[in-house]
Amino acid sequence: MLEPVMVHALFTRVLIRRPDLRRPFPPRFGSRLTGQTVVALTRRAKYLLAELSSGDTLLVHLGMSGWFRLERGTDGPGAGAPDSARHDHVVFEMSSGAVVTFNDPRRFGSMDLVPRGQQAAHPVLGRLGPEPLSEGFGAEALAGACTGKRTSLKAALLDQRVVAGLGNIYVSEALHLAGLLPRRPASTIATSSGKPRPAADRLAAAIKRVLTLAIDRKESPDRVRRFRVYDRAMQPCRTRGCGGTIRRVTQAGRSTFYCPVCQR
DNA sequence: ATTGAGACCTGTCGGC
DNA sequence: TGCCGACAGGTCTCAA
Repeated sequence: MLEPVMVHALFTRVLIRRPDLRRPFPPRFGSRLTGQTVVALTRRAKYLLAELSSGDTLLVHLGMSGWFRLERGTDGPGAGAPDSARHDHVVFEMSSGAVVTFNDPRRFGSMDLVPRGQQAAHPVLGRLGPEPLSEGFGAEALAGACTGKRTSLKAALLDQRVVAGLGNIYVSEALHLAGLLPRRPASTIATSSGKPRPAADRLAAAIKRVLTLAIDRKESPDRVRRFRVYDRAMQPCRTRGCGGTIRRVTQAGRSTFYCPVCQR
């Protein structure tokens, strides 16, 4: 949706309506964007990347509540709900005539500018693990990343260096589909005698399946969320013939949901 | 170095 | 009806 109005267009004006989001904006943020053409728009993990003609890359994280609103010039800001304009933090006016507004009530989002050629050195970007739906991610990569890890499977999957892009909800979902307990040490699925264990196979496959389903669902007309375990404490497990009851525990300050019967 | 807990922020929800 | 505290999420910082 942003691609048609941003790629090959340039920033004619950038309005920054507060000093920061989750973090301060980079120095001279607006002036470094203004006049630059967007060469390409891509995604890496939970980040949106806009490659600029200057060689810099605009890095955007939507956090929890961030989103872009697209308007076609003329109709001024805040058209519609006057209430939400309160959280319009950044406005991009593009040469295509589009006005792209970043709105984020909780301000967990962030924006940064990565200089030309510095991506690999970026403290976050440079250390991200493989994309879960890519060829580069599978049982082998997962088992390898878990080797020697003393932490839990839950924490390991949440670690963006192990696999990039999983959040709290889909970690619970994937572990349930794979039949693995969240508290189980990550090292128990690690590579053993040169080969990944069966558990790593199941978990890698489960991650791919859960994400694919989530994407399909987002694109389908009925947007019914139907989680396997997330937010289903005290409700029956949906695994065929299981009969277990979903439990909720806290790990690393985050809720984890699992079935004590079919997850080992 | 690795790991875990706390902080950040605000809309929503349950309880009184 | 209205108020208030608890809670949710993804990093990042700090400390063990």
